[in-house]
Amino acid sequence: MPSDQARYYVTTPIYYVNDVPHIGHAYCTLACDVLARFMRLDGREVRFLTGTDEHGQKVEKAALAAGETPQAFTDKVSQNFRQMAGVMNFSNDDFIRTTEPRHYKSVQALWQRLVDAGEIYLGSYAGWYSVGDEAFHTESELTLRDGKRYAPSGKEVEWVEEPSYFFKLSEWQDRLLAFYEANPDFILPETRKNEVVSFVKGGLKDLSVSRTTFKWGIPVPGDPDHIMYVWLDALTNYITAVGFPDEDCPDYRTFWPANVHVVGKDILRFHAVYWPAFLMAAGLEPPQRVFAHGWLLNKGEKMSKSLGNVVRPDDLVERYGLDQVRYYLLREIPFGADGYISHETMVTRINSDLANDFGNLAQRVLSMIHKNCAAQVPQPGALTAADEALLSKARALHGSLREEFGKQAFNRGLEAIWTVVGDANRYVDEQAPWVLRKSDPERMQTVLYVLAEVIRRLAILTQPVMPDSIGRMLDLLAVSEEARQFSALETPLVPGTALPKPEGVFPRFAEVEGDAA
RNA sequence: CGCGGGGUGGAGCAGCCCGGUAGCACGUCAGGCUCAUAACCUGAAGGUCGCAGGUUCAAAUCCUGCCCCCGCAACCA
Repeated sequence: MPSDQARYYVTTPIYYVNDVPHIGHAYCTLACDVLARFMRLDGREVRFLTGTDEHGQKVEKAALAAGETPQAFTDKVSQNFRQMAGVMNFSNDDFIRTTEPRHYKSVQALWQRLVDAGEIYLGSYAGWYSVGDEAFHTESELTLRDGKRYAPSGKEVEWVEEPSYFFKLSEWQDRLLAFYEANPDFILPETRKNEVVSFVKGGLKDLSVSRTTFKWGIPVPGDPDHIMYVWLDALTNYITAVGFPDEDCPDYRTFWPANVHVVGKDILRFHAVYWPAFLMAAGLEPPQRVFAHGWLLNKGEKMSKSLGNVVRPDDLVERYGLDQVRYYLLREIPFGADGYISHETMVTRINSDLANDFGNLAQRVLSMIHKNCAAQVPQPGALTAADEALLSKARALHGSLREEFGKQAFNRGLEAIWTVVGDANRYVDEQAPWVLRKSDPERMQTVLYVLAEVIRRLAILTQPVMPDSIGRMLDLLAVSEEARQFSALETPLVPGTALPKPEGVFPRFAEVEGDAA
């Protein structure tokens, strides 16, 4: 499907600006960050977008409650999400806000395209509306008590009828199904795809795409009493950021359609049904993929404000370390599935995978080189079958990672890397360079060279997940900045290159008294 | 008949779509090594793969029925 392998456009959802950033937001953006970093290192031109969704009645109310204008309010709170990007070391190229002029222009242009195409009509929306919930409810959801109707939340509903513009979603059912059929990887993981397909097969109703009950949003062109439906507004951010409505601009031509929209499973329907329908109706290309990830469960419970068990990214980073958290989240949980996070599993990953396996591998090898090879990259002799076997496993990783990361299977990719880490540790024991030091120093040099090479490759490929720590590991191998691109994987270490004194990159996590929780 | 996810050695998972020696890592026990971050390597114990039927030469894997757990109001990735 992708006609060019040279570019990569990845997006996070735009986060609702009212929310306090929590680990779930960070998790989603982290996945995108790793994809972006991986693709950049792999030589592709990357655009990585995140941002905030700032319109809607709730924001309007929150601003009012804070005694501020909605604009001033969102200017302030959108900073929370920018700060999260800093804390988590995210490498987004752009940060879009739906209140920006470029976005107004884009959304109104998209609307006009839909109107011109005859996809939008004016009708009226009627139903039971709960002011407290800000939502319409179907008759079947309501309970009747004392002659009054109540929403599932217990709030009273009233019959509301208002004019509204509608998008002819009902006419897109067959074309959407045909699109899913023709693009089997459009929705991942597969179980989510099945859900969406069965939803669409169940029939689609026209979608109300404007509201007249509040003002904080993007007005409908030519009918400013109507504010656009927040999802039409929000989804459009993905094309705004690459220059829409100027379809001829370099950004748009290069980056649209996006390679992947990463979203939470709760908003999959908007991205996998409404969004491609809007785009196709406007004569634009739909994105290539929507990937729905799962929830992080705090010790088995859903995180929520009301339960008070929301985990803040800053807290985790402070306690365990940034790269440790980045690694843990992507290694521990298959992306796409719900997963538990806990102190115990975090410590296990940090100590077993990072400190004992990878960190210690680097440390034991680099220490031997430092002490026995005059702190220089050793000079290899002829390679044995065992040497070649290990090296070829390391060489195969680039391809494996392209495949696994290409389908957002981060845990699989990391698993593949750690398999080679294990192979390398076994190789150290089998070759016993500490014995060779006395019996066959030249062979020892070869063994240590092979190991240094393998570590170099492992490190280069692990950069997207743990940029800082792995950067330090590459410093220890004296690998220059340019030589950290994947294109330099086949450029081996140069014997005789001076190496700095090694120091541990991944410290063990020491349990502090009373800190277990 | 509401929907979805799940039940695999001690906690956690993979395998199930494309049936054919039950795998991973953690923990435990024993041994080895001593280069290294009390790390590394080897071996062992430990599972009737929720239950009951069915299909098959063969089922964790396909089919049927049943049991149990979790989520499905809202904030929210």
